[in-house]
Amino acid sequence: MTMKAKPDDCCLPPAPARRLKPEQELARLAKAMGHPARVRIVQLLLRREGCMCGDIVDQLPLAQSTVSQHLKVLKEAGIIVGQTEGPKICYCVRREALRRLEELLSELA
Amino acid sequence: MTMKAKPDDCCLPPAPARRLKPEQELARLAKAMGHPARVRIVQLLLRREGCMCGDIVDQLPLAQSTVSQHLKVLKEAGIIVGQTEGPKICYCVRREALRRLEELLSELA
DNA sequence: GACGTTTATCGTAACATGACGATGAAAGCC
DNA sequence: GGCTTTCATCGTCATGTTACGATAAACGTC
Repeated sequence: MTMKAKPDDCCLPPAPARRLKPEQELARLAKAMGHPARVRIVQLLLRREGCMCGDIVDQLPLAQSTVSQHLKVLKEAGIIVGQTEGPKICYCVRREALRRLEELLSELA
Repeated sequence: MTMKAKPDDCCLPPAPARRLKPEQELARLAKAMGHPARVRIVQLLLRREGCMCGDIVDQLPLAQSTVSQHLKVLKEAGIIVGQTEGPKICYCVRREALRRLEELLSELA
């Protein structure tokens, strides 16, 4: 039913995605940023205008379930991580992931 | 095959400049780069390993019609432009579009 | 005009995405 | 225990994406 162990650390592991060829890594990151709502979410999190799902829902014209799905996409791409804080979850951006995307783009040529 | 490889002035026309909000512009560019095949295409074009659709088809495990569709996506996002050269079309990357994407990413924070 | 070359488009099928409301699960508080 | 808050997940529907083969369009050459 419930999760067995829960290491109470937040910003450890990037994502399940590892050891990808550069073009796959780039595509994966770019795809996650390839929706306006997700770009807005990343913006909001970076600007620290709240970090919970509910905060984001308040600032986007989307249902809570939809926002949650977008958060999942960003999480699976390693762009954000979520730290459980009681009943709520504080999301934050892994700036290194964004920098990695920039790096991959600049290395393209 | 022919490999004329003379794309010295194939990057003339600017893209369909659109007035998008930054998050939309970012999402649009990122989405276009959000597929491994399209990343490979951009790589190939940047490295000047041929510039025609046929050249790309030879280097990807995809049908010609599929490659053509990917080229269309990249073109509509303003990432590449195609210059007609007789019966063939020489595609090349608008490096400014990639730089723009980098810029938008770095401005996110 | 007929031919070969190159690319785009059409039609189609399988699958993925984005959106919603409703429900479920986890944590803290009374 | 019961309640509230917060978020994830489920079911569903509409739409978009990706892939293919087949066909059409544009161009230069003969």
